[in-house]
Amino acid sequence: MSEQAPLGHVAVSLSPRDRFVEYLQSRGMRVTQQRLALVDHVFSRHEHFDADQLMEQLPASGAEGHVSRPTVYRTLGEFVDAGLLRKFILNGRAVYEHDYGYPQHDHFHCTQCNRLFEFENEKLVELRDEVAREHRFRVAGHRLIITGVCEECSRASRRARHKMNMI
Amino acid sequence: MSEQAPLGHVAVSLSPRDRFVEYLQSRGMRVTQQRLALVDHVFSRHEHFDADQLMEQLPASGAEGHVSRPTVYRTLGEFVDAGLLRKFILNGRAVYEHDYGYPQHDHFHCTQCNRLFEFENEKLVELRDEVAREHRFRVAGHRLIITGVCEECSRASRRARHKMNMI
DNA sequence: CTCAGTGCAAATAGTTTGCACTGAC
DNA sequence: GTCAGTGCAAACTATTTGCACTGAG
Repeated sequence: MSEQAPLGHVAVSLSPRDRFVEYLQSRGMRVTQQRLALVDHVFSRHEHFDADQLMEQLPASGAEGHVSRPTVYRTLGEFVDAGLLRKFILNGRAVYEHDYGYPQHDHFHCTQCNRLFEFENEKLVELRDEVAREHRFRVAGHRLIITGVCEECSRASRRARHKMNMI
Repeated sequence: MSEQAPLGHVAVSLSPRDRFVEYLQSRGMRVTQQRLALVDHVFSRHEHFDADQLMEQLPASGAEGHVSRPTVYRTLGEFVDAGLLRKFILNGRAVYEHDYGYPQHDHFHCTQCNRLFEFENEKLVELRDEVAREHRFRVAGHRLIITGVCEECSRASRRARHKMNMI
């Protein structure tokens, strides 16, 4: 299993930037330098990130392309509304990942190394819809996080136990 | 579908209170009035609740059985460690529910009325384990929340649309 | 009698907001 | 030119912590 394993991507007609511009214009919102800088930056790399990590990666205060913290938060919310990003909470902080042009998937969360791993499973969605139908619940989406220990950490701790003669 | 639908319960040999006392003693932690008051209160009703709701339900400051806010937070954490409660985050705040003596289940979250509904599905756990096995991930547990609109809200909005002639 | 647990007040952390300025339209 | 968006500083909210006191063992 590899972290952030590429899952391929869904064919989309517009780049995230163009999609976002379209979204802004359709709502009479303005296409600002900050919004463009953020959409470009966020979609230049496919990783999970939180607001702090994003701030660190951005050009320093005063430099071209810098964006203030409040604007980062406001814009991340806009990305979520626009369907560009998915947000979820991990250890009490908001974590974001690409949604637009990216297939529906779920996550393993390794409690040892705290990394997130993506996986896709068709049957899961079918089962979800079946269960929802039985309960007459109209599904909009779902959030599944499987917690446990990833292969790597699993091996590491087995090795450690062996080395220490603890079995 | 009914909110907080009782799912029956798993046979357990000890009451939550006794289970908690056992947990405390096995770790050399003290059995205090506050901890007993909280375990009794929390397991006297089967509902989802957050720290604020719990504080409100507790006897007022000065009265018998009152517990301060920091202690409530500390003790809720102990309940989770002891396996008595499950904690999860909803709209940025911690929500708790009974875990001890209660079957594994998942949730529907209605985004309209903000209520939580429980459901049980055997096949879901099987599928989870199967997927984890494929990815060599050692499962400790999972968290699944299906978001959407519950039957009641669904009907209410259909009625409203009809009434307003908006199709 | 000792030290873990408690309550208080204050700190913390992530996020949000009010407001005056700026730049997109 | 107008008003939505921005940056700053300050507010906010849920939760956590330092510390002196209290009570469980």
